[in-house]
Amino acid sequence: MFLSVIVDISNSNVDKIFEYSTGTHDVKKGHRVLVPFGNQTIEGYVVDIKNETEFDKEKIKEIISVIDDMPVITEELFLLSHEMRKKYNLRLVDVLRLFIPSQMRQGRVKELKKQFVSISEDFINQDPTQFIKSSAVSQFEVFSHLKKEGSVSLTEMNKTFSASALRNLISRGIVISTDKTVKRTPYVHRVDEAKKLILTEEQEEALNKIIMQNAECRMQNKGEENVGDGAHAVPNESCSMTDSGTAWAPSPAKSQKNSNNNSPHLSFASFNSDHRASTTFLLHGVTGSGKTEVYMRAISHFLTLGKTAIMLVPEISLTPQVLSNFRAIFSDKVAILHSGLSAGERFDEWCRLRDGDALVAIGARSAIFAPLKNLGLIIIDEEHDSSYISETNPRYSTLDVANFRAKQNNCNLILGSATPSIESYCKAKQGEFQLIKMTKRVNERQMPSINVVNMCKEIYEGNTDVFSRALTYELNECMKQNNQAIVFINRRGYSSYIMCRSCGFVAKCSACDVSLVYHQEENVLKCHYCDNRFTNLNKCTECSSPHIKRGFSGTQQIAEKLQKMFPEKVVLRMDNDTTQSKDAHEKILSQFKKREADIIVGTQMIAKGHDFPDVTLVGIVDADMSLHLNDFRSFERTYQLVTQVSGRAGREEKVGRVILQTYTPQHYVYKFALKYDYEAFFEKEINLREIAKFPPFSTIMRLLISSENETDAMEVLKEIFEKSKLIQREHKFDIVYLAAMRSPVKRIQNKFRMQILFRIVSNFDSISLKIYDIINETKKKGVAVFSEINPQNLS
DNA sequence: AGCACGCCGACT
DNA sequence: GTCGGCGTGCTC
Repeated sequence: MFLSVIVDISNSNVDKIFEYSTGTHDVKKGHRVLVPFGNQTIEGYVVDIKNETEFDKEKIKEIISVIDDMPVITEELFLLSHEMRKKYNLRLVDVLRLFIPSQMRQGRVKELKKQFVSISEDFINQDPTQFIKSSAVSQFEVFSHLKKEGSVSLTEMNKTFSASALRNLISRGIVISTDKTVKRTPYVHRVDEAKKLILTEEQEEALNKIIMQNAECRMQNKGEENVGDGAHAVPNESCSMTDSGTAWAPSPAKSQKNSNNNSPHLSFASFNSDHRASTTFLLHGVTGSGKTEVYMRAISHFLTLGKTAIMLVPEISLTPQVLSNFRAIFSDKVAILHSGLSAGERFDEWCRLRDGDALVAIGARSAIFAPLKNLGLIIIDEEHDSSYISETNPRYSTLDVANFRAKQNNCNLILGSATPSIESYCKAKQGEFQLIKMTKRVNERQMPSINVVNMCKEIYEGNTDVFSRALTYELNECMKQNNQAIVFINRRGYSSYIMCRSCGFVAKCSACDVSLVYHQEENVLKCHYCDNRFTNLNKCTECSSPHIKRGFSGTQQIAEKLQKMFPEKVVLRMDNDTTQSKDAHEKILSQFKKREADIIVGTQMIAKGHDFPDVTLVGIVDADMSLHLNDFRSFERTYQLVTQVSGRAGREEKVGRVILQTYTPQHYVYKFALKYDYEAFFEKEINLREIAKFPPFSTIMRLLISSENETDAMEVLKEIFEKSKLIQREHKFDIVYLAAMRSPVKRIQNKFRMQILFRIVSNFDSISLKIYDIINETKKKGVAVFSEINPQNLS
């Protein structure tokens, strides 16, 4: 038998199949194996098993050993890996690595074994006086305790009983010790009381739609489905993120010459069924409309059908909170997956999902790869959140992946948001997604009233402070009444830049083309792109003038000001700088929630889904911040941010207030945001997108070229651009925009950055493959080329 | 990723 | 003469 193996080395030179012979080893597809590779030994993924090989049999080596006791990659995930490779031009290893906890590689984690002791069967029903001397009191204690408890861990025993007595009993075979694997469970203490909530009419309706849809599907699929057979969820659906039906080409472009060896070992040819059993719902529910409750009920429903579920939340800070809600309902059937866990915890949670001990996976982006079989439901909460787009190494869109897995499993997908992305909402309007609306907050809470303050007018009338008179007044009132306030400023640090008043010099990072941000706490200038630190300037480095001007206020400065305004109140700060340590997110949030603080100042991370019942005031210091980024999504972002932050204020008896400070109060983003009129905002925005041919009316492809050597980067840029123009000539009507330029941030970490942008309105799949061919054949040492589809930020 | 192989400069 | 620079190519 021969094995097709992908070696665990992330390098395009070895991103192809190597073949080994099985020897006497018992190997299955999906196993990891240890193989000799050149003169080293490395781990590899078995992607196929076959009886014959095209490769020179003389040269084939035998695998050294099998790493896992069972396959770690399921058939479904293999299919997914090929789709992802094709769609995003990724290396197969990079994708496979997403599927298992990173610490599992190179044997860095294994199951935790603990010693347990129990009474031997031969002695359990005997009278202990037969074999324990009456003087050995501790031995009697140990015996009776074990008889009562059965099996107890050694560490537990040693806490209360004599170790020597136990040792004696073990040595005589009366007590036997065994190794048991114990699961390391993260946040064990986090379990909420199961609250039996009564659903609102809207929640009930939403839930019914989701469940009914499934019932209809089951009718259609009668006889085909294999519910309950969790052992293997056999994909039986037409499914493709791009175009399916074609055999997958092993490696784009360059490796064509090797294609005999790497011959297609998987084919999509057999998947041509035409019914759709998987439905995507867009749950558009205002902040506080109780989406989580709907999610939980829906998951419950699918669990009773013998299925499993994945629930994604945008950031780590949210998972513990969601987890405790879920534990209350699903107890130990829930597993959590995110980067904040320890290696052991992560591994164990992953194993529980793989082994079917846990049926619900909760986590951030990467939890979409949870090793669950027989998925019934995938939920993406806060669907619009940019963290669902991976912007490093294997770049992918979680929505694409979710879509694929949903189709594979005939499972439903719920996208939830109070402020859906324009793209998703458009699909819902066109009927591709089923739209479910929840327009009321639970308990009939009112949406907080938003008061837009014109900051130009403030300055005109003599107030140059960062806080408008309205915000100052409301803050005072709020504090006087002993309520809590949230102050939102989407800029961390103390001041955004420092500039010399005499000569206009602005301090910049030595490695990046960005201005430095002053951080008062450490009294340093920080680069927010590479984290380099520089000593603060007392005088200009250019002209020695001592007149240094500070730029816009950031979280540090705002927090400092508030502390001065309210010396007796507790002011917290939550931004990238205060949340570096492991559980910092949770700490700050729970401190605020428990009313140990009165004001919280933060960046967008405070806007995300947290529920603070005693907050009656939200101040948005500078709403325009995200409005003027030269990005087609900047209006959408601003609308989402304003709405999400505002949603944090107010509850039943206290009406929430939002003070929104802006220099462009007439902008339609604010006009619609203050009325909470998403629909109107969408109509306005979608028109602009259509006219300019931005997504969803096109797909943006961005090629990012970076190198420490500017000339090299420029050369590659030119070469790719010239070839791109040829493609554009071929696809006149498909490619509506093509341009090459320096990236807005010209240099990061000493690397010069340039980019090529495409806007493609049709035939994306075939064009992207042509673009990838160009990238893959245009190689130059020291120059990296990445491609991104609909990138979230264009810096 | 590693490592060998190979072809040019400066030294015991 | 040789030691060693890293450019190129290969690993089933």
